[in-house]
Amino acid sequence: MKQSKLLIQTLRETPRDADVVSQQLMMRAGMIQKVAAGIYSYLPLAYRSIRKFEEIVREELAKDGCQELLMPAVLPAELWQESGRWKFYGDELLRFCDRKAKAEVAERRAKGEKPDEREFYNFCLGPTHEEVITDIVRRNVRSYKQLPMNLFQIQTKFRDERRPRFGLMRGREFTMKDAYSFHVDDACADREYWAMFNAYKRIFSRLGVKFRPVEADSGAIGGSFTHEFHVLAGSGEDAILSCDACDYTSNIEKTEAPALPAGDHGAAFELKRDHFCTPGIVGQVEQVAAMKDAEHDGMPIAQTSKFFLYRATFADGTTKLVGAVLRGDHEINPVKVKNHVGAAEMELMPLDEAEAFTGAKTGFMGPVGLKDVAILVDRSLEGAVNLTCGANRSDYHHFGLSPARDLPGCTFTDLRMAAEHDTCTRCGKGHYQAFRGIEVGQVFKLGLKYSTSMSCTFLDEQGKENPMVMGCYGIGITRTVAAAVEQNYDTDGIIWPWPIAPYQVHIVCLDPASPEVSGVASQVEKDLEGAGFEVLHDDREGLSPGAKFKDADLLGFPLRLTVGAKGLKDGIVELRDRRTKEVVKLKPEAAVAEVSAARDRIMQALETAGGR
RNA sequence: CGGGGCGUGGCUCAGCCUGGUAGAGCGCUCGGUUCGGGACCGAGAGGUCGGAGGUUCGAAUCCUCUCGCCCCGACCA
Repeated sequence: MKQSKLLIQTLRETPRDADVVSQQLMMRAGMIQKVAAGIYSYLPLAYRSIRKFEEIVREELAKDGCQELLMPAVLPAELWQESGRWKFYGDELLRFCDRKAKAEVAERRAKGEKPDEREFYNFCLGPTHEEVITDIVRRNVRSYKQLPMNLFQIQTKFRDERRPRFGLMRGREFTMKDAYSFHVDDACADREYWAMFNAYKRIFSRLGVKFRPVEADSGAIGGSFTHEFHVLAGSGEDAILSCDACDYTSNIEKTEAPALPAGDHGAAFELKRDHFCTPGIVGQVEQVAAMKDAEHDGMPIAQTSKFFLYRATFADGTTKLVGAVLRGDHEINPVKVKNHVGAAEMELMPLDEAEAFTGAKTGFMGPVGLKDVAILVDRSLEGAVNLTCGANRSDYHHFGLSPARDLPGCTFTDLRMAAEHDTCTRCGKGHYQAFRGIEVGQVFKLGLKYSTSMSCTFLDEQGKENPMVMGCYGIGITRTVAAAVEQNYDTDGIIWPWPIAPYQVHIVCLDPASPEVSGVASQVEKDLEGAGFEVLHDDREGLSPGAKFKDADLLGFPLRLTVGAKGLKDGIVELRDRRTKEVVKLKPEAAVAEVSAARDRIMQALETAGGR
């Protein structure tokens, strides 16, 4: 491919609204262009990378017998109403009406009514496709003989994110591979889960990025388990903790925190109500210094406690107040609170309501004496005595709190956010190490959620009707490509992993006006393409060598082959590795052999760079 | 949703406070000199100053409204 004919415009300066590396570099390299917030065009180079990654995904899924199909992006409201998600999905589901519904709205208006157009929305853009696939399967699969079945598509999704950002990493429109499997029983679904888990490991290993499968929160669906696949990158939005001794790796939302021994705070004494007067002292660290009495000049932070009031909403619409008590220096993990009570939704009680409920200003609320609140206490406080806590009276704290004694009916459980260096709860030996990750894939056991709500059933060997057990498995295609860039770049530009590089070899012709030089460059291009390599030939005239090198570095193909009059005087061209910057001088006729050798070397290095 | 910022040729930005002929650099076109890490000279093309309304003799500039985009936050009780 001749670069002079390629649709590309590289930018010397970083576009103002690009804030993460992958977005900056891909925009500067002329690979993507923003069309609206969170919506991008993929220009030819980016699209080559995307398609290459799609092919890797297809090849690996084919090994597990998955079948590819394609569902529509525009989905009817009825299916979503049937699963119940039309109501629950919220504003991320972009809804609208077709002409028929619009006509009805217009008719109502003509009659003088004032219809709310939202009531007439009858379509949405698909953010995920459980409903559609379940509908397909229930209409086409009746017998256990047809199961198990795993169906997938690679398709454009739309999620109307509250706040799109980070270019391709959190767009509103994006390409996703979503697979759904259907089974006669749990055991079979579990086998498929691990088959997909292993397929994902193969996929991301082939890509050549550092990644980790990570245990994750499965949310309110319950009972099931799930892994996320994260590409490790400092700019990742997710925090991951990984044991340095065993395999336990999890999203910090999920990571089990070890129960720490209760501190030695002396013999337990009575709860001394309103003991400390600490006017205006709200922060935990400030309390430590401000809690003074005849015997104490300040308080160890591990002897203070903190309190959070949540309102939990359950699937049946009922609500309940939940209070969580933690040691002063610990951080709460709201996901653990939510899962412990089994809530569908949980929000921190709005401050004004909480103040009215407890009768104290922020900073002075506490768990003692609250009515109709389920009290949860972090297990690191089991057995603790002589703690301080808010008095539910502004400017005062109690002293001498013993949760087990003073909070009758409370439950001790794991509530806190695990932290780096905590002892691993799985092996008990290692310690957690912290990473940042970009979530690029997820495997999820769905169970019966959709098959029961949408009556997706099969007849078993006894002729009895059963709901199918389902699993779903996603990979963010465009996000993964961006994540690969996020992990592979330097100050000069992108360093594409070979398997998804838009082109593998960049021939830079320094003297395109010279028939001799451009002739050699074109011959090498032909030779390499003949040998199966993907080549971009920078044949642009009138550019200085420096400008061409800068562009080549920015585009970041793995190998650059420089063809210039200076080298050809000695009969040589130069092959340069983008990552190592090593240069090999060779005769033009040796290009295929040298490029093949370099390819083998690069692929070898990839294999050792992958995740575990 | 709350808070903040920004909208001026394709890109990065100046001009706005203090109203008076729309600018620079990069990119693009043409001509010439260059040519191994973003060369130089000359000549050009290209802009409803996000949009609407208002104030004014006169608005990119002042006022009002609006749209778009970006950032931060939405857990320390």
